[in-house]
Amino acid sequence: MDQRQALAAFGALSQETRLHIIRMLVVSGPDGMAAGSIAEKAEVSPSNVSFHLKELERAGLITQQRESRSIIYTANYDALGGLIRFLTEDCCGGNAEICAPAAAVAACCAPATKEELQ
Amino acid sequence: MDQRQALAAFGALSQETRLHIIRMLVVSGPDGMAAGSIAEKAEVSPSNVSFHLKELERAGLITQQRESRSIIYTANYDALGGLIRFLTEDCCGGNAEICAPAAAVAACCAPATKEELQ
DNA sequence: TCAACGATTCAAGGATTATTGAAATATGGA
DNA sequence: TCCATATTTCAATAATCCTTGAATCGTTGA
Repeated sequence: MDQRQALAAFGALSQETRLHIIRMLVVSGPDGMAAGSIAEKAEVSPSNVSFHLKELERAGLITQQRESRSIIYTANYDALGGLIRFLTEDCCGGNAEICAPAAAVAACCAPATKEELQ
Repeated sequence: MDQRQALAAFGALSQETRLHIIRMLVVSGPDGMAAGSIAEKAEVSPSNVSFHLKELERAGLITQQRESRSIIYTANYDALGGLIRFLTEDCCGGNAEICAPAAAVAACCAPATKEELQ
């Protein structure tokens, strides 16, 4: 994740509807969600959800895949992890104080990393 | 850091000049930088830097403090850590795959956390 | 083939954000 | 007090983003 991608990702996440969509897609996991379901749950019009989905895809945060009549959207875990990484490395450039609490949060939901550290 | 603050922070970081400013302020640490120095280093006009500084302050990512004629801006480490935390917790809501790599990055610049985990 | 479904695209409008330069404010020193 | 410095504020313009509804596209089943 370079700066260009990070800027796009920050922009994508700075809009309420899109942040909502990302949260839903992260929760729904690899199965993803159809555009229509997203629109329904987020309570926005089909064309509006389509606009925001395109924006999120342009930022690399989600991917799409047609499944019969539906188009299924899925969160791009690598991109989201990459964004956290960008923010963390950028902010931690010599300043452990910023990311120490963040590391604690990240560590508690990533047991594999705990083992690596011991 | 609630969603409202996170949205503002993402918006603030989605602009090239502002991301540049944040990076400079994080590096410069608690001493911060005067508005003029920021403008000079970022190669933007005084009034433009003022606009962006106000935006960053509105998002809670920086604080200001007058020092004689200058106004010194400082990165708000808590807010930056809070944003990483928001992103991490939000994305990790049941999905360790996303934040495992992020945790590794965060851990390597926060030795204190390593000890806590052992 | 035709109708229905799920979704996108397009154009228009409104709203927000960014840039610029000129004017204003605050501070410190002669 | 007056001037210079450091910075902000303001108004105007340009650029970008968001929303809406109508039209379009691809897929499936009758």
